[in-house]
Amino acid sequence: MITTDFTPIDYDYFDFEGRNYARIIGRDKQGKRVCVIDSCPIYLWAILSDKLNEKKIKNLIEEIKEIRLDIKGRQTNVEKVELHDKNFLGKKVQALKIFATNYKDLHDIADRLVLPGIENRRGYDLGFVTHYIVESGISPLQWYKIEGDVLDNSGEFGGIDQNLDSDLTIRLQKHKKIVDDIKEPGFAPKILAYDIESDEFQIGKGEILMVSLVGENFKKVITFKKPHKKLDYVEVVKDEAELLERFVHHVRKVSPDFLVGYFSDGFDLPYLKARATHLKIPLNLGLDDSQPRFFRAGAGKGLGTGKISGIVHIDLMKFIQTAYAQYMQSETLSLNEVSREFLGDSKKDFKFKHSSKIKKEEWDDYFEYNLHDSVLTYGLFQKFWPDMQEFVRVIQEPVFDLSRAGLSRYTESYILHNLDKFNEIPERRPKYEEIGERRNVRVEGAFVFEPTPGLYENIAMFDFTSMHTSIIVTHNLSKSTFLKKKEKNSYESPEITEKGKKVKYYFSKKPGFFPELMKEIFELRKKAKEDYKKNPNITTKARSNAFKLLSASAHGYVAFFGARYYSHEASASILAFVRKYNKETIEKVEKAGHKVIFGDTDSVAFLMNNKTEADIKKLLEKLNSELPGIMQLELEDFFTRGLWVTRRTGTIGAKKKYALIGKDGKLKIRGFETVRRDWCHLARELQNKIIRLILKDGNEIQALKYLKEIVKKVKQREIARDEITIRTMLQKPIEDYKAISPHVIAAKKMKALGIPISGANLIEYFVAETREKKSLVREKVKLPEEKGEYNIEYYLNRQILPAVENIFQVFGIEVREIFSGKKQTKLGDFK
DNA sequence: GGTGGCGTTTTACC
DNA sequence: ACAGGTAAAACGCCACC
Repeated sequence: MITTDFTPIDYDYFDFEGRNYARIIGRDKQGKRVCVIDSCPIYLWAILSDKLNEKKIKNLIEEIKEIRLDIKGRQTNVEKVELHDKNFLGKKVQALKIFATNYKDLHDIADRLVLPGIENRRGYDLGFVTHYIVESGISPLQWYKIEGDVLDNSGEFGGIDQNLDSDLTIRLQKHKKIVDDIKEPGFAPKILAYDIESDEFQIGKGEILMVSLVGENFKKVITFKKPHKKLDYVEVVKDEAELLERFVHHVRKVSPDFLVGYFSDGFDLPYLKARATHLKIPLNLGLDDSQPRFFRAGAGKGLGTGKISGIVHIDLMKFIQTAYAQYMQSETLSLNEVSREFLGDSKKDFKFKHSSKIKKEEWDDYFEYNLHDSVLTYGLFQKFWPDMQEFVRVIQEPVFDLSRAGLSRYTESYILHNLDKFNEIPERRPKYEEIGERRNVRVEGAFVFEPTPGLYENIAMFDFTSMHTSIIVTHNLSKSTFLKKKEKNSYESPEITEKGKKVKYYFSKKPGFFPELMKEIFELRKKAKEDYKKNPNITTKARSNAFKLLSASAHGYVAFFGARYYSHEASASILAFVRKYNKETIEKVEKAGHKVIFGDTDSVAFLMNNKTEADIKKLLEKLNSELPGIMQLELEDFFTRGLWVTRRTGTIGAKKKYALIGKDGKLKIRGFETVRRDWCHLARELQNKIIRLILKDGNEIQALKYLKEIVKKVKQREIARDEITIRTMLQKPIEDYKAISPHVIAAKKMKALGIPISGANLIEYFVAETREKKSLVREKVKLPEEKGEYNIEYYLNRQILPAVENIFQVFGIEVREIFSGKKQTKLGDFK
C-alpha cells in the first residue's frame, strides 16, 4: 500500500480478462509520473414504460439476466440488474441499471433490449473515459490523495507496468479530492513543442528535411543537411531514417506531458508516421512503446487526430479556433498571425524552395526558421495553458479531448458531467436520420433595426447581458421542459411563424436541469468575474473566460443538430423572446423621448437628446425593474458621435455597418470594409482614416482633402504592391467551385506554378492592367509575385471610391463625380 | 454588347 | 458535421433586348 498525491492528465483504458481498466497518466506534486489503474461499474439504463407492474418488472429483469453475448471474440453476459427511480428528460421514471463486463458490449446489449416494457435504452454511448470520469469522480487536472498497491514488475494485468515508462504505477484502492481551490497552484506541465520541414506538402510524399524540438532549456534541430556556420542547436545525422530515430530518442528522453504542434494533426504527426512507415523506423513515442494512432473522430476537413499513448499530443490550432478565434484580431489562424497577436513575435523570414535549390549558406536560415516555429508554438502553449487548464477543470474532459473539441462539445461535456446532481439519465446522441431532419429546419433569428443614415451626436447604447442564456434561464426553455400541450401555469413563448402558421410553444414551470445548469454557469461566471476583479491573475481570468464562453454558447448548443439536448421548439422560442425583448426595449426607449438609431439582436443605440448621463442611467434602472427573471440590460457606453451609412445600392440604411467614437476618443467600427480582410489594405486604411477624421471633429472637408491625396498617389502608381493585395480564403477544393471568382483563378495559378497554399488557405492576388480590354475582374488577376502594374481604374473605382463614397454621401458629397471622370449610369444619377 | 436579376461566395455582427 | 441566424457586398452567370 502506498499513499500519494496525484493529478490526472491523460486517460485511456485497456481490457484484461474481458474487463475494462482505466489507465490514468498523471503527476504527483514532486513532478514524478504516476500511472493509476482503476476500474468502475459498467452499465447502461433501460427506461421502463409508465404502467409496468411489479410482476412484469420482475419478469423483465429475469429475462435480461439471461442475456448472453458471443461477439468480437468475447463471451459475456449481463452481470446484474437493479431497479432505480431516476429522471429522464426531467420526468420521473423507473429504470433498470444493467451491469455488464465490458463497455464495448453495451451497444450489443442495448440491441437485445428491444423488449416490450422497455421504452428507451440510454447511457451506453458516452465513451469509456467519460463514463469512467462520471463514475469515479476522478476528474482531469484536479488534485487527489490516492491510496493503492504499487505494481512493480508484478506481472499483474499482463505485466502492464513493465512496459510503461512511469515512475510509479498504482492499482487504485481509495481516492479523495484534496483541493478545489483556485488558489492552489496548478501543476507545471513539461512541454515539448515540435515542427517539421519537408520538400513536399502532400503527406509523406517528400523527405522530412529537419525537425525542431523546443522545451524548457531545450532547443534542437535535427537534420541531415549540413549547416554552413556552427549552430549549437543543430544536430546533424546521416539520413532521414536516423533523423526519425533521433526525434523519437529526444522525445522519449525529455518525456513531456504534452507534445505540442501547430496544425500537427493535419501535417507534422501524420508526415512523421508516413515517413517512419516508409523507412521502416518504429515511431514508438508512446509511454508503452506504442506508435501514434489516428482517429477520424472530430475530423474537420477530412483530417484525423493523432494520439500518442501517455503523452498528450496537442494540436494548438484547434483549441485556438474553438476558444479564441471569435475574440481575436488576427484574420487567419496561421502560426505567424496568432503569434504576432499573442506573443508579439512572428515567424522568421524564409523563402521556401525545393531543397535541391537551396544554397549552402541558406540552410542556416532554414534551420533557424524551423527552430523558431517550435519556439512560437512553445510560447503559445505557455500563453494558453492556464485557459486550457481551466476549461478542462470546468468541462471535466481530458486535455486531449478538450483540445480537439468544438463549442458544442464543451457545453455537452459540462452537462454530462453534471447530470448526477439531477438524478438524470443521459440522453443519447442523435441518429444519422435525425441529424438530417434537424438540418433541414430553419428558425427565424434575431431582429435588426434599420438605421437612418447620418452623422449623429451624443449617443447612448444599451445591451442585454448574455441575452440568450438569460432567456433560457428566465423562461425555463429546453428540450426536457417543453410541453407537447399547453398546461395551465406554464411558460408561453411569443407567437412564432412557422411554415406560414402562427404557433406558440409551452414550457413547464418546474425548473429543468438544462436551464438550471445554464443558471449555474451564469452565476459561476459572475462569481469568477468578481474573483478576477478582486484578485487579478491568469487563473481567475482563465476561469472567468471559460464560463463566459460556455455561457455564450448555450443557445447555439440547443439549436445545434448534433446535440443530445437539441430542441427546435426551445430554439425557436429563445429567438422569439430575443426579438420580443429587443423590440420592447426599442419602444420603451422611444417612449422615453429618445430617437432610436440602431439595434441588433440584443442592443439598442439612441440619441441622448439633451438628457444627462445620470438621466440615461435612471432610464436603464427603470427598464431593468420591468424585466423578468435574470434578464438584465446594461449600459454599453456613451458616444460623442456616430456614423451610419446607406447600403451600396439604394438609399436605405445599411444594418450592421456603423462607426462610433467614445468620449475617450476610442473608435468602435463595425461592418465597414475597414474590418473586412477581403478588401485591400489601401482601401481599408483609407476608410479608417476618413472615418476617424469625420468622427473626431465632424469635419468632412479635411477628410475629402485626404482622399484627394490618396487618389493622386494611386493615379501616379505610388502605391506598394502589398497595399493593393487582396486576400481571400479558399473555402473548399478548387474543383468544387461553381462560380469562378478572382480568388479561385489566383488559386489555380498557384497550383499551376507549384506555389503552396498556406495552412490558413489564404489566397493573395492583385488586379493588374491588361493589354487587351477585358471586362471580367478574374481576367486581370495576378499573383503578388508576378510582374505587372496594378490596374488604376479597378483600384479607384472598385476599391478606393466604394470604400468611402457612402460616407461622403452623408454630407451630400458625391466622390465618384469628383474623382472618377466617368459618370455612373446608376438610376439615381438621372433623377 | 450592355444590363439587370439571380445565385454563389466570403466575411462580418451579435 | 461537429454553436446559431442576419446581413452586406462582390462577382460570375445568363437571359434578354
